[in-house]
Amino acid sequence: MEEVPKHKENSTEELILKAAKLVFSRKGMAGARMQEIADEAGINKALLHYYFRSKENLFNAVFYDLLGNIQKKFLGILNSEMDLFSKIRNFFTGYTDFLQENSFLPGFIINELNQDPEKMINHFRDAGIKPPPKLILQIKEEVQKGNIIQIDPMQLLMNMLSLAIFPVLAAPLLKGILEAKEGDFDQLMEKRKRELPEWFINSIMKK
Amino acid sequence: MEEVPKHKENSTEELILKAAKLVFSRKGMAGARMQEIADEAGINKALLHYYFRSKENLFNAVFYDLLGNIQKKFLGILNSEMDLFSKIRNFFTGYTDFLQENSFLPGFIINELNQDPEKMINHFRDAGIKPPPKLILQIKEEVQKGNIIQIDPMQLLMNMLSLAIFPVLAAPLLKGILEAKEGDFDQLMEKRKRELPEWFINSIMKK
DNA sequence: TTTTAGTTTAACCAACTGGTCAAAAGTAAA
DNA sequence: TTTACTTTTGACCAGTTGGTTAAACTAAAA
Repeated sequence: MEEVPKHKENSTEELILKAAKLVFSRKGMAGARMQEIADEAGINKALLHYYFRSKENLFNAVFYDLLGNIQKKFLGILNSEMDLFSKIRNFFTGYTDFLQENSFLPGFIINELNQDPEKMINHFRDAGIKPPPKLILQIKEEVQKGNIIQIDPMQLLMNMLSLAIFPVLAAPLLKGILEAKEGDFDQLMEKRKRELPEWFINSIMKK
Repeated sequence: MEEVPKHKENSTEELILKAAKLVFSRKGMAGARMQEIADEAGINKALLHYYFRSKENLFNAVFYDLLGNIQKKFLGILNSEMDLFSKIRNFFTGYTDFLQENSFLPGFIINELNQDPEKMINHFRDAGIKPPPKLILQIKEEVQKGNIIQIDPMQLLMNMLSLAIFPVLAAPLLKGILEAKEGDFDQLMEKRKRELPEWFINSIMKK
């Protein structure tokens, strides 16, 4: 019997996970070094193996933590009871915020996806991440009602994901390439967050 | 004085580059093993170092080769003399084809981008890759003429890139997640190639 | 045939990597 | 203080990695 539900504020385990998240996302599974993670956490390397038996274990712990975040934030909105347009607005703003706070996440996933696609797919399956049925249904309904243009729900979903995720994914590069010509990239992204949802909703409305 | 302009059809050097391209794109710089590249090329590991002095050299050779392809294909279309709408259509179909043939490329770039953003940005700068001025100008003109909606050229460009690149980038994952529900993913992508340009053009036309 | 230059190989090496272990240091109840 | 335990550490190890080297092979030139 334990007294408190385990308050893991700044426990060593949390320190390690935080450091690992940082290093894994910068260097990927293959490029990350256990020593670097230990340094980042300010502890001994052997302690990593005391808490998480192997590098792969540590990696999985980090990864599942991140998948949980996606699950909560991403599918939370898309499966909610909101009407379609509010949902789309909420998705773009909420998801953009979430991605900017975890800007390493998409690159991290793409990185590992290249190394072992099957493994990554299974991880997503295990986490129960799938096309949100509620959203798919809503799109079909709105198409049938004639409120939005004739469009395959899956294509619409892919468009939403593309428009929201890619800019964050390629941000460092876009920043380097565009910033010379255009002013501040962050400002560009702020403007995007405001204008993108309205443009997108407009693009699927019937004329 | 050499007789022929160096016909490097199946020379050892070409064999190595081809093998390296394959392995680097699967595993990334850090994950790739010189031995694996040698095996893939069917040669001895020492021979790699005979042709390309180091792993980094080999990596750069592969990378510049790929950047050249992007430069030719991507900026070739966007900087051409075509009118805006033809250009957009050409971009989506041509770029999608190109990406599907080189489906490892985006992931490869994102991967290395995470490891060392500055390095990647400089590579792109050196290769002269930048927002295509011709396209930017055309968009501004069409906005002014009132032919398309009020939109920042840079946002429009980002939308185009997002919609074209992301699905290829995430293809293995989308395939695994969507395929269970929807039929063939490749069929979905074929449909996308046909419908995306028209939907996109429609989305920027004035109502 | 001999020479010469470029190509290919097996064997080797120093540095690094994930992982282990026994012992030390901390902790809290008895 | 003693005991029993968890946490933390430095030293170490076996396997792997990028890279080297000297010798063998190849074929055209002399």
